Amino acid sequence: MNILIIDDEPDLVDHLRRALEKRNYRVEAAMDGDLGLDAVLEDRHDLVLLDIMLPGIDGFTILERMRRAAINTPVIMLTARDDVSDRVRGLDNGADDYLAKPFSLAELLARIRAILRRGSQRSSVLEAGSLTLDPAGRRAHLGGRALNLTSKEFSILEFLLYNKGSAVSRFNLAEHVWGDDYDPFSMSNFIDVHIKNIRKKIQAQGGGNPIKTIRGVGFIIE
Amino acid sequence: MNILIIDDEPDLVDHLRRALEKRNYRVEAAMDGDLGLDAVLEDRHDLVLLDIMLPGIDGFTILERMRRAAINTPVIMLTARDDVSDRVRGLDNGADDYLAKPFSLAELLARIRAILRRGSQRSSVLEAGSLTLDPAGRRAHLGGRALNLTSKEFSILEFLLYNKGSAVSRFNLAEHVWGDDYDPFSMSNFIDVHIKNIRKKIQAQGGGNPIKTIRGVGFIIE
DNA sequence: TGAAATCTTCATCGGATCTTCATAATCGGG
DNA sequence: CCCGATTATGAAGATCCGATGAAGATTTCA
Repeated sequence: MNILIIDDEPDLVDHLRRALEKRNYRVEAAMDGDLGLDAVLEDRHDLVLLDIMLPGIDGFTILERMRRAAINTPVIMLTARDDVSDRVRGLDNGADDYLAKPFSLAELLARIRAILRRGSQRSSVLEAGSLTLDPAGRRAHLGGRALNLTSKEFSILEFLLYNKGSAVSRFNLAEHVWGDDYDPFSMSNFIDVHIKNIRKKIQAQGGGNPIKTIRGVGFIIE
Repeated sequence: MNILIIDDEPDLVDHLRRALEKRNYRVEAAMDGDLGLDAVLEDRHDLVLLDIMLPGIDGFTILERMRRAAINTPVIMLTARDDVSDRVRGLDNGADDYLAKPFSLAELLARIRAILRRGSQRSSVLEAGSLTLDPAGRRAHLGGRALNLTSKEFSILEFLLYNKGSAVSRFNLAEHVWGDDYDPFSMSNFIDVHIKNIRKKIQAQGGGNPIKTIRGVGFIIE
């Protein structure tokens, strides 16, 4: 899961980053409103923690513009002011939750979980044909028999299945599986290699080839 | 297993703490509603004993807010009032059980066991294959024969069995077995060492290796 | 208190996994 | 039907991660 923090207090950001990364979220941070807006418009985060008072564009404006751009990423607003009118304005503009500073880390974590869970209310098991992924157990099955996938392979398949029916670009895949560690200028074809290995394992168990290539775009599972 | 007690009567809390720790539960206590809410929102307990009448935020509110934050930890409500409407309100808000004070320790223990085992199955013991753990007696058996586990080993196995079928991360395991004492920045591999020792004991009795490693994730028992 | 049991730390090993790279196969537009 | 671009593949190295033995620290219990 990718979380974007837009806040200009270095201490808070550091603190949050450490706490969240410890819990296996991927964290990105923008320290002012303009960078924040840019980041948000890239639309590749699963949650945004948004401060209201920011240098540059303020939090409300970011929220409005992102909703206008049809970006539906959940947003938790953070603010130093415990002001009801702010709260109303934030929620009216499409924030999903609201926390007044100072807030406890525990409460923030709880709300993050609540929001991320809300989005993933789909059935806990992902499937396509005879292929089955259990994200909780990180186990894959192909028609009953266990399919032995490595961690990256699992993550890739998981993301493809999660987006079942729509094409997924290499770039997108890399962002979600590798997060910040991904170098977008990398010329190497490691994703293709992983895809090849996944296909090989699936085919070795007579599963055909559920992963279709879409030339010039990426991959898709129907 | 971590139990959180939210109650403002020092005598009762002391009494419970001693009784529960003797039975190898880890106990944390919060003496008022606000501290209680903070603690509950950290979401690292396996059961909450929650008094209704509290200084600060009352028990019902704590229950509501924790459920709203999607924290599904089982809750046993405690109250001095033997009032049916309280009982209904508590259960409606997602409490799992209810005890009117004064209650007998034996009854509380029984309900705690009932609730903790509810998650996985019905019988009073945790099991996987020929492996059997009795949380009440803290005894383990492997195909009839006793399996001699140390306290930490037992707790680890217990937690793995409690989450049977799901991968359990080292972080998670540490939180639940070591509770507050766990340093999340520790680089040492003591969990792996315990796992190794558990495996060795199980294998010495011909129990195979029920604990699978999921590389990059953690461990799992099916 | 002292010995035994238990828990934690540490260094090292080996294999699984990931990435890189060179080359072959395939596709689609002209 | 050909050419350039894109994708597939095998193999080799690099890196990462878990397993392990042993030793030191701590706790337990007689």
